[in-house]
Amino acid sequence: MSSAPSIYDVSRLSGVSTATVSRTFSCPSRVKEATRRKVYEAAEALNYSPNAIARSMAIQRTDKIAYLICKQGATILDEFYAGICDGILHTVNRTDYQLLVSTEEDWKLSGATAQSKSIEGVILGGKAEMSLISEFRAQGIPVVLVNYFVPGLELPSVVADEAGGVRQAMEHLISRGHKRIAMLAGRLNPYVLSERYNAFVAIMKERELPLKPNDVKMCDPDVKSAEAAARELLSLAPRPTAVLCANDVIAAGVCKAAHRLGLRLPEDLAVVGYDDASFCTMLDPELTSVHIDCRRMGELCVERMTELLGEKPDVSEFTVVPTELIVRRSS
Amino acid sequence: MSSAPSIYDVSRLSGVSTATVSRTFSCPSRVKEATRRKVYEAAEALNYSPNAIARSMAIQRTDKIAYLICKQGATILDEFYAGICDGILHTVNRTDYQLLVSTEEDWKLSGATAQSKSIEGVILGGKAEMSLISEFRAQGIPVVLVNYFVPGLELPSVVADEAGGVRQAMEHLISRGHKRIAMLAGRLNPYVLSERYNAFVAIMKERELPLKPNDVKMCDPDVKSAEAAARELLSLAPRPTAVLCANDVIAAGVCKAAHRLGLRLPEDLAVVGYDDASFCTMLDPELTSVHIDCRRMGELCVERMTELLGEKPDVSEFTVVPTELIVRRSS
DNA sequence: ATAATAAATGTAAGCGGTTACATTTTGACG
DNA sequence: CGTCAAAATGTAACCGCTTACATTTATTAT
Repeated sequence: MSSAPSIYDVSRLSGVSTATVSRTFSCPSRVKEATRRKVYEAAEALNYSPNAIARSMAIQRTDKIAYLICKQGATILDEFYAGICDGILHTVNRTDYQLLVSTEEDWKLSGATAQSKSIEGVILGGKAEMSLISEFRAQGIPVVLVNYFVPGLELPSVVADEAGGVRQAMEHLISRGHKRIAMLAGRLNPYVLSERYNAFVAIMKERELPLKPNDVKMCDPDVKSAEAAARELLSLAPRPTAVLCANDVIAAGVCKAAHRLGLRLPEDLAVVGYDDASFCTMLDPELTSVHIDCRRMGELCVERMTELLGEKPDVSEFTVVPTELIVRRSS
Repeated sequence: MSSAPSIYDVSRLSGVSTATVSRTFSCPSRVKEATRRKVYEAAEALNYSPNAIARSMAIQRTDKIAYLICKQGATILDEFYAGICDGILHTVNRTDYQLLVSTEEDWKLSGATAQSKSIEGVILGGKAEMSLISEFRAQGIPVVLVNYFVPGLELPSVVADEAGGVRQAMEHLISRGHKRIAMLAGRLNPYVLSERYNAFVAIMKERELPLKPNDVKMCDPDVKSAEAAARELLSLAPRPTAVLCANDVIAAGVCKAAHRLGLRLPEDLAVVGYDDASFCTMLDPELTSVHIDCRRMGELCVERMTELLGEKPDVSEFTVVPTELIVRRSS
């Protein structure tokens, strides 16, 4: 198979210069209707399609951005960051942008740099290391954070309305008559954790509900740790009648612990998760959870990035995506 | 910020020709030790790193491959295909290859072609449409299938040992004394479904266990459908004592149905899932499932692809990844 | 009709590497 | 030393596209 046809072949066949062919494809309005048609015909006949590499070379831009998942041990398998990735991919796939996906860990291990990967902007998902952020900034590479925020850094961040989500969950529980509400917090990334935790405490205070130090427990975000922590939480006297969990995995742990202790959901204990992971509907009873539109977050990341990459002088620092409480059987 | 230093800058600073600089980076053994050192020094001083775009342009290769998820409505959020993606990414990120991720749907909608995206090879995950496969082949683009196989097409396929997995599950159930074993099959992709189904039937026959037509039911692969189908399965008389499910989501549906019917797991009913999704440990009781090493499958896809892209004349058609039964409380 | 202006097209020089081929340097050997 | 092959390096064309600038063609005003 001979090599692909170039702009030169089209030029010859259509009888116009290469410049005109180029214009026909990159800026059709600048060539006369009749000429344009001739070019299209020739291109069609030759099955020509512009060579993106050569184009990048000529215009000195790659339109390539990266999405790095910055979470200890997490990969694209992490449902939350995969959701964001989905949004990014979906948006990027319908533009001329290209996306490089990796993890912070792989990125550093492979010694990659924005330059070596021809990257023009980077979206960092989760708690990125400061050194990484600084490196990109030093190289003049625009950075967008998602699901994370660093005060004072003036970096655009796309985040979910954490406080709002907690409020929705709490109001739901309170409206169901719960007064002794505990929280099982996990070691999420510092920004997200503090938002959720602070909102919880603030609302308890605001509603003048009793909150003792032991009513909030911390655990690792895996089922085992959550289950163990939940056991302690549920052996408090008087026992909490509802538990707000920092995420769904933790909530699953609470459900298991409750089951072991012979507590019925939601009669004896109401459980609310956070993130609305896909497995919420697989649990029995199905888990009430705060839904986060990850895909939307991903889309917004790309929007912010294109703004940064475009002429827009400065981009708003915060982009907040609303949450929605999905009420199911567990509460 | 001025533009990045080019090979020309390094050439001047180090006092050698651009050709030598180029060789120093792409084939160090071809330049004398002393010269090499000079070049490295100059490069270091200028903070030079080769421009990948220009290189691609010159050598007429992009080293870029694509991974298309070919499953109705599925995205990178589908845990199984995300697992494969993880393996691919991991492998690709530590080579000079680049990866483009998309779905079959997005790919077609955006009118992308291998040429327009500068793709040199494509990995198709799941049941790809024949038209898509043909298109790539017509363009001389190497194709690797994963989790799918088309007889007679002579395309390298990376698949899990489905029959083996079913056997592991069945032997486990049989060793636990089960004789009335039902199967709840879902509309998976045709290759995978038939492998799992045929293996199930074969083993039942082989062990001379009773199998009536109604003992195998088909359902859509979502919890709701599975739960409904499971209800029917569990109302058969005599009732099956074990159910082999085509995947974990279906298994979750079975667990819910059993629970509603007041059946205890595993005493009254044993349930075995397939794929070993992350939520298996979140269910209560935890779900026994056939583990598939998706990441390994992804790695193997890249290996096959590099072989195809390299000189290797013909690549083995089948690459089979072993499965492992993870026994948990549900059986 | 003619000049002035706008629109369309053409010419050719890059973009930053690679590499065939030419030239110079090196080193082994008679 | 001189010869000659091998090794190292240099020269310059090329990869396929864009675009500044030059030139031609069309349009409008006078």
